[in-house]
Amino acid sequence: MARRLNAPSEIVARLSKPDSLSERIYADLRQRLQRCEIGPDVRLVDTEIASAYGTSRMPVREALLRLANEGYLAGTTRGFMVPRLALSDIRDIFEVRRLLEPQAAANAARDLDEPTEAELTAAIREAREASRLDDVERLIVANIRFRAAWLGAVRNERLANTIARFVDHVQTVRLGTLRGSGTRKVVADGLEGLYDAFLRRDPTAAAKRMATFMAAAEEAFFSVRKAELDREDAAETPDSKSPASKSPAAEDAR
Amino acid sequence: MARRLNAPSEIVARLSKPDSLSERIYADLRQRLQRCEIGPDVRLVDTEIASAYGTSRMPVREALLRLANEGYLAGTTRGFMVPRLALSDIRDIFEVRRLLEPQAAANAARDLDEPTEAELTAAIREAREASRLDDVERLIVANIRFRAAWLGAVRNERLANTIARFVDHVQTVRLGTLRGSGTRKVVADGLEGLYDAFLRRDPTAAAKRMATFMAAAEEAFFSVRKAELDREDAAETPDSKSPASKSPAAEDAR
DNA sequence: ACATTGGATACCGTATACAGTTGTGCCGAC
DNA sequence: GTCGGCACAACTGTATACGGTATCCAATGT
Repeated sequence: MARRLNAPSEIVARLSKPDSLSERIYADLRQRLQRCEIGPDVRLVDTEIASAYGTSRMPVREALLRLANEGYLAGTTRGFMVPRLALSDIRDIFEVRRLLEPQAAANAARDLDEPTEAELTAAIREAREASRLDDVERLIVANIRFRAAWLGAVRNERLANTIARFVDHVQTVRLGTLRGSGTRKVVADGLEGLYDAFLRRDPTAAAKRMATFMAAAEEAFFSVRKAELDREDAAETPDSKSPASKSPAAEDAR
Repeated sequence: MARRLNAPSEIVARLSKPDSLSERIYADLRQRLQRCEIGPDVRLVDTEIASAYGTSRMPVREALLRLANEGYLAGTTRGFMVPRLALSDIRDIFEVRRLLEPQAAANAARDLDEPTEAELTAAIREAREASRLDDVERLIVANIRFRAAWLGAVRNERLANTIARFVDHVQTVRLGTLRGSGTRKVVADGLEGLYDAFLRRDPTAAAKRMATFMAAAEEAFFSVRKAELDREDAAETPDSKSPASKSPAAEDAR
């Protein structure tokens, strides 16, 4: 049932940094996970990935274990997979994010420096353009870029990292949301509000904007994800022997 | 300068679970770190630990990497050490804890079940006894037990785990605090207040108690830690060649 | 006395090898 | 035709081995 990781053409080319092998493989895999290039129902097996990278199992194994430890992957007895989050998981993640992100945004607004502001401006411009053209992919990229920018301004690295990780974990459903419904407007408006607060260096406003933004996002995520699950259940129950080609629809949601 | 991990008598005896070797070593090392049995200025080298456990380097290496990844250890070019936290680090950790723990306490108060309540009662009894006898060690143990109990009642595992990790990271200075000044009273009172709120299943009260408790704890931690750093600086500057036996005093603080 | 350089060493990262375990597909029995 | 083994293949976890590199020490020169 579970597909295999289709052999990446020239991954090796992407390995560039002078860090250790494990590090580079970890970074590469994480990036692909962040961008949802891997998706559920894909079994990650160290031996395969190792041969794909042209290395031995060990660095890959370390990278996979680390990713699993950080919640990006779920380890099974037979390889790793990206975890299929239950509704309760998403609720849990959002609970933490709700607690952390408003304060983080406030801090960012307080400590914002020039280059970060420039980056935010660039990101918001992208978002506007994408919104105008109704280009979802670009909106997603802009959204990620915007977040990366203000998170980078958060001095408390532990706070920033914790947030980043939790955001990554809901990335899949996040993408689905943006693609799916008319929540794009919500996102676009939310970004504008945040951008405004950041520009004014107004921590209180930033926190408030973030809080409302997150509430809206959570709303949207839940409705979309719920619909997905319902669809899956509906597809599962009547004919469980339905061929793999027709499976969960998460297939093309990649 | 940096000491070595003194060969543990029969660590192997403590390895009991039927999990994988890496797992058990990880758990054992983490426990020792939580209890500050390892302390800074101790270099952890995989080969040594491996021979101590009677295994090869690999499981130890994995355990150490994992601990480092989770912030329990800092990797250097020459083995791992428990990180000496700067004041800014402590501030950062407390900022996150301030954001998370009140809500977590509220959740715990909401979802508290019978066995957990019993455990809380047992812990608070221990704390009272320790407080009466002025037995710092027991107070510390009771404190840890109390926290473990209510954290166990938090249904949101991600939230609970995140908190647990950050708490562990300040464990060292935490112990120093309790040992040092008259902050024991603060802790004892804080525990009582929390216990009361938990018993009444009052989320709001629990959150409030936790917030004030944390504020007090942070206060205390900072004064103590600051004093420590001052002392270190004072000891460092005049005679940097001071013998190892007289060093930072973190020595016997174990 | 102190700085510099060379070598020895300790340790890390990666590779290869081996053993144990678990899923899986095949075959035979009912 | 279905169910129960049975053997094989796949994958994980651990061990051993090897090469590279950073650190330490000592010897030499200034």
